Amino acid sequence: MYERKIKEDLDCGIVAAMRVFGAKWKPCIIDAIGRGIKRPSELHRYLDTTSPRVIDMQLSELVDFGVVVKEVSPGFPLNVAYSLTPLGESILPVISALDHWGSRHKDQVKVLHERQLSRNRAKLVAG
Amino acid sequence: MYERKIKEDLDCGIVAAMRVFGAKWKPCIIDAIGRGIKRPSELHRYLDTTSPRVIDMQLSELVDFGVVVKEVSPGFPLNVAYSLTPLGESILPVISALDHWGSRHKDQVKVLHERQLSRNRAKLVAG
DNA sequence: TCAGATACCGAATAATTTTTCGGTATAGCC
DNA sequence: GGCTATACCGAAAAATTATTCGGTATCTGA
Repeated sequence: MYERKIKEDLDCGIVAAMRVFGAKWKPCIIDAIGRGIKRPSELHRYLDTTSPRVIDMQLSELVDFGVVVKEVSPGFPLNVAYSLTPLGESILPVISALDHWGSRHKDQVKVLHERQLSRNRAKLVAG
Repeated sequence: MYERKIKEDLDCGIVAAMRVFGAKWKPCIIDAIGRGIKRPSELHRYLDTTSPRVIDMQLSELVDFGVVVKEVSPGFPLNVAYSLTPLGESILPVISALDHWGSRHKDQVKVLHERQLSRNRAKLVAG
């Protein structure tokens, strides 16, 4: 929850899209909900490399942006579930494109990632 | 140029893709180069809501990741041009998907963006 | 030689995002 | 009442990313 000091050009489609689901974990959260993982505790377990707090925060931002809706059923234990709105559903193909690209190139990405790390380490030592 | 302290799960396609072109301006830069805007000074002018320094830095990261290549032609004035590699070309459809989604929904995004800003302002006043 | 254009880069700072930590609340079960 | 599970939230800290500022270097034509 921060108020941006820097204006973004939301007339640019790319910028607008990144504004809605360009955060570190938002695509993963939307993807997970799209796969039927809907309860907060399930999401916390499913995205176990992410702190639960971020998931909660980003979920509430996604609610603000009309990407997901929160439904509370009376029951035990407290039963909360998030679902995609039509707007959220419309993002799925885009995330799917991201996912396919990443899956297709992940080996290359891993190598280049390591290479960049070494380069930075070398720079740090040299500097 | 920072060494990440937090590991990312690059086996997740989404995470891998975001690693390569998930930064604030990278999709715009890749898109611009794809549209034929290739020289640094042109890019600086084209992406005029972005500081030239970020463009330079992100360009060099894109070079590191094999997304673009830098070509220097002897000539005047110093003639540098960046082009997409095959890997870079393969990202274009994904960015295009982002762009289409954003263009289709940008009016809604603008409204929701403003609404979120007001909400945050109200929170700040209340808190 | 000097101005002007191009292309960079380093370092400090500012802005933003992510994480950690610890707290609240509700409900059921023993 | 103590214990567990679920679901949150605030505030501070840490990590990351973006921006500003000022510098270097090359070339060319005036």
